Amino acid sequence: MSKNKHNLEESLGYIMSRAGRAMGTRLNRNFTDAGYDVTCEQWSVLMNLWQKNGQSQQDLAQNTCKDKTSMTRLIDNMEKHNLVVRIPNKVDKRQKLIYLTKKGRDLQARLAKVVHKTLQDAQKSISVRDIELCKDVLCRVYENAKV
Amino acid sequence: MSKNKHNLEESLGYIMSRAGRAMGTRLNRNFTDAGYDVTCEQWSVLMNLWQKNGQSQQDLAQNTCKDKTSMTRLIDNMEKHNLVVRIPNKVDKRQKLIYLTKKGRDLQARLAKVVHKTLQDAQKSISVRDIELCKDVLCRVYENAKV
DNA sequence: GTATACTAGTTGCATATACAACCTTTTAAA
DNA sequence: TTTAAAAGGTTGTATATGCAACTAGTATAC
Repeated sequence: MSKNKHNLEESLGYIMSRAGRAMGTRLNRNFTDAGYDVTCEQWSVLMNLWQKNGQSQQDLAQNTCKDKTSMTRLIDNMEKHNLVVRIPNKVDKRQKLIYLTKKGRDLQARLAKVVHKTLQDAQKSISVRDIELCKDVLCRVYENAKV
Repeated sequence: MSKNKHNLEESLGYIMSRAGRAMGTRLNRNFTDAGYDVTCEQWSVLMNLWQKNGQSQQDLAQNTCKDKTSMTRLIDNMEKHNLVVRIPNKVDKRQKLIYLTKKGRDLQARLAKVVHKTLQDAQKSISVRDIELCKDVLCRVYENAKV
C-alpha cells in the first residue's frame, strides 16, 4: 500500500510534468522580463529552425513531439509575431515550409542568454553527472511514451 | 560552441517538457481507452483530494504548482463532470473547500490501474535506481524553479 | 475603530494542446 | 489509368495554463 502509494502519487509522470510546467513558466517570465515577446514553446520551434531552416510543419511537429494541429496554431502565432513565414513548397504542394524572418534569426543569441541563465538557476546545486543521467532517463521515457 | 549548443538545444527544460507532454498525452489516451472521461490534470487534483479531502483551491493550486486561475477552471471542469463539489467555508468566507463526490471517490482504484500500466510502459527497460535518481533531480529542479 | 494591507476566488485575455473531421495533394495498387 | 490509401495542413471543439485586474472577506496597524 505504501509502496503503491509512492508509485502513483509520487509517480514519474506527476513529478515530470510538475517540474516541466514550473520550468516553462519560469522561462516565459524570464523572456518577458528580458523584453522578449516570445514563449518557451515558440522558442522550441525557433531552436529547430536555427538548426535547419525551411522545415515543414509536420517535421517541426515530430521534432517537438506535438500534434500537427498544435503546430498549425503555434506557427499561426509565430507568423503573427513576425518570427517566421510560411512558404508553399513548389515540389510537394501539400507542404508549407517554415522559414525564419530576420527577427527570428536575430533572436538566437539573445534568447540563448536568457535560457542559459534560467537553466543555471534551475540546476543549482545539482551535479552535472546527475543532470546528464536525468536527461538520459527522460529521453528514454519520451521514446517509450511517444506516438 | 558545441558544448553551449548541447546545453541549450538539448537542455533539461526542453527534454523535460517534451517527455512530460508525451507522458500526459499517453495517459489521457489510456484514460479514454479505458472508458474514463478524466484528464491527467484532473487526475492530479483527484490524487491530492484522495490524500486529503476538503482542501481550498489555493491549497490545491500550490500542491500541483498551478496558478490559482488555472485551478479555478480545472475545478470548474471537474464540477461539470461531477467529480468534485465546491462547499463554502463557513469559518473563512473567502474560501471554497473542494470535496470529492461519490464518483470522484470511486475512481481512485480504477484510475490507479490505468496509471500503473502507463507508468510501466513508460519506464520499460529503465532501472529502478535510475528512475529514482531522475525523480530526485526533477524534484530539486522543481524546487529551484517554482514560485 | 477605522484605514490599510493581504488573501481567496473569479473574469478577461492570450497562448498552448490534442482529437475528430475535413480538403487537397501525392503515392501505391489494381 | 483509374482507384484507393496515405500524407500535409486547417478548422471546430474541449481542455489547460498564466498574467492582469477585479471583488469580497480577513488580518494588521495606527
